[in-house]
Amino acid sequence: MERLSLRDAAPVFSIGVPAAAPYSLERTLLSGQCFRWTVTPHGARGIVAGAVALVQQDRDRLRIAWEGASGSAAQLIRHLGADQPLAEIEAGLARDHVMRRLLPRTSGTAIMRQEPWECLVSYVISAFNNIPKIQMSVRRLAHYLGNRVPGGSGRSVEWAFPTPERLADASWEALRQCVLGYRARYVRTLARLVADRQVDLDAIGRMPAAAARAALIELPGVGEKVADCVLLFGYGHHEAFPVDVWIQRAVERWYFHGRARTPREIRTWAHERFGMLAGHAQQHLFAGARLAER
DNA sequence: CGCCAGGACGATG
DNA sequence: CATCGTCATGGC
Repeated sequence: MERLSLRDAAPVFSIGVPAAAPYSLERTLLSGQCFRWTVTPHGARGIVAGAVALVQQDRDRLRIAWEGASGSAAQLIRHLGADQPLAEIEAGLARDHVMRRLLPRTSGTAIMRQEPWECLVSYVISAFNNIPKIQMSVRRLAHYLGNRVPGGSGRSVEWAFPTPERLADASWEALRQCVLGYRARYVRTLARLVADRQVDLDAIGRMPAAAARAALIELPGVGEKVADCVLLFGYGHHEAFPVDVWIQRAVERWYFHGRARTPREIRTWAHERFGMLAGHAQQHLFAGARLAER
């Protein structure tokens, strides 16, 4: 009984850490860049550095509660992109007429700084897939192959993302239950490369963007688009501009009068037009394209 | 029940 | 280098 009451006890939130306006926790987490956070009326719930974090936002503050082991607030803020000067960034973007039109509905969306390994595997899984199923696969990977996070209260998120070692040794049957489809081969090969230290994700993180991009593209299941996602969401290279079908359609429609452009043309164009803000521009275009679809 | 999906990959022009 | 067919599987 006592254990139960502890489990069900209301989470104790910190007083709050500042999140500079116009940061929006909800828009950031629902923008499609992460696959394992859950947003509920009570707040957001996710795992950062092996600990379960509950986060609420009221106005310009983020209130944080940890379940079980407590992590670092600074690390969480960085993970959530709440340390970015969004006012300045969006002011820069607003010089663009399309951005001006999108921002009223997308303002506050920051770029997360996810853990590279989970980010890499997630986006390898994303190829030729749909978002609900990507979420399912990533969550099942954690559920079936990840270590249980100490102190989890028995809700949806309480397993850490599996380590490369664990994924490298996973049986085909375990991987099959994660409905990876033909991508299972990529994921396991990737896991073996990292586990065997033939690939060093930390070292890639210390490279300049162009070199890191080239190193990522060498990996199985990683093309230009996935590499750009990992650069942007995992390594903090905010000039990266992943071009998926949504971005391609949006850019062709809103900037090129509906004329066809190749993904590579669009990427070059975005770098010239938005420079170091390209990644942020991509977030608003992606959100705008999906909002327009409903 | 068919269509489709945050692309990557290998094979052809 | 541009184009094209293929790919596992579950949402919708």
